Amino acid sequence: MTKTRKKSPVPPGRPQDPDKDAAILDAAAALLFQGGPQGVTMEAVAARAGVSKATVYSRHPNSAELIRAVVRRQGEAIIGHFAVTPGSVTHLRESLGDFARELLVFLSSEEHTQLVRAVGAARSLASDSVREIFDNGPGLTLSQLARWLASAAAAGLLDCPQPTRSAELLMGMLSGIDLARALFGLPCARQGAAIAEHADYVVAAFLHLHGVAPRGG
Amino acid sequence: MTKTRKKSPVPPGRPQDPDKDAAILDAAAALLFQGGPQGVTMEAVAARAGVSKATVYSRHPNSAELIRAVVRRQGEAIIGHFAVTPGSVTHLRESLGDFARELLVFLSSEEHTQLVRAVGAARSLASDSVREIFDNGPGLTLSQLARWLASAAAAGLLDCPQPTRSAELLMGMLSGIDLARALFGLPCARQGAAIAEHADYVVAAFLHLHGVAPRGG
DNA sequence: GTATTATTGAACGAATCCGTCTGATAATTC
DNA sequence: GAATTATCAGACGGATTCGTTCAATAATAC
Repeated sequence: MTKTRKKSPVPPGRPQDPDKDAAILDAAAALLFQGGPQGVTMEAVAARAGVSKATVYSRHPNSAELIRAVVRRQGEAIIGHFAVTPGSVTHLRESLGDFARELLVFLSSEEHTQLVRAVGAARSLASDSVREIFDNGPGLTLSQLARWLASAAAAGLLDCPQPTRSAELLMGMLSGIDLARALFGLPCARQGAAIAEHADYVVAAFLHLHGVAPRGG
Repeated sequence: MTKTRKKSPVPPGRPQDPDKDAAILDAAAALLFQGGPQGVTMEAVAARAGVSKATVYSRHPNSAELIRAVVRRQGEAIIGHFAVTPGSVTHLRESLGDFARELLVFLSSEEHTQLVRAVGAARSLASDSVREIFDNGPGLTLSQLARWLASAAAAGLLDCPQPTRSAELLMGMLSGIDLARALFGLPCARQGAAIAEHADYVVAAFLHLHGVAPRGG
């Protein structure tokens, strides 16, 4: 009498083990980063995940789909991190500083390193997923930052006639050489305290470029 | 009587056809960009190059070495293009403008796109070559630009207490979002006339940041 | 308990690619 | 001409991977 709806929320039989889902994706990701797409064979994935090959096939119809799933999962992590906009428009320097630090921390994180590897290794196999990751990652960050700058300019806090270009300059100055380093599989040049220092330096330069007096002015 | 030296400069027998060398590398590159490392099988390369499989093996001992050769060749193109330093230190704006335009043109070139693809696809197979490309490419550009800025600052033409950081800012502002786009396999946002316009804009901003009065001042 | 589904471990045929080899022809030096 | 080397087209054994299948076992709902 309690549950007479069409779709029973709990199907009968043994449920799928969600731990194995994650284990399979972890194993496939590790193999992908280490040996490229050809390293991620179904047998190797199964062995590394401590799982039967049939179980892998029960989740992913073939290795190409498995790799796409890895790229997709790696991309979801970016959406929460990279697509970050500054806070209140009234505290200009503080908001931009927070944004800059957050961006640089993510840029130097292991998550980002793995994302770059995954994208590079699987671009030809998952071009649609890769495009989606860009749109929800760097692309979204850029447009949101540009909109934020436009509203700040409208409030008279900033001289910013070309918000999108300014957003590009800010993001470009922040990443500096580190994006190129990531592209080539090298770790970020800046670590730890140098990140915050660089963020402050860039924000100061950015504000100076846009007609805002130095701190305390 | 003419040639009695140790090494005869012309060995007997049929000489290797240099056209086939290029054809093999072209075919391997195309397959690598299109289908990733697993797409570049010796048979597919031979077929695409219009060459016998034995000929491929006569040049490259196995597919991994062939892929490394592709990466290496693609990287050599960068050395002449990317590692470009500004000219005379006395014509500050003009030299930086030339540098900026040249960098942006290369960034949006097909050569650069293919290099990024090759590096991403084969990073795990040719990590040493990739490192070498970075050192002779973006890394060298950065250090040369920093040294140039230092000498310009020593000549009193520029206020630049941290040449390396300034070089990073300039290169970062120039690439803007386009390096991220290249990383994700997307074409550059700027094309044609917009390239020169962006170069001028960035150079003006850079000079403003470093205490140089606007054009004509 | 029974029914149902997940998972295992292992095996299977099919396909693919590797790297080598052969026998023939082409291009070059002498 | 003879000798030498490059190239071709194709075949070969061996290895690997794919994706499927099977019977047996485990976990859950009823």
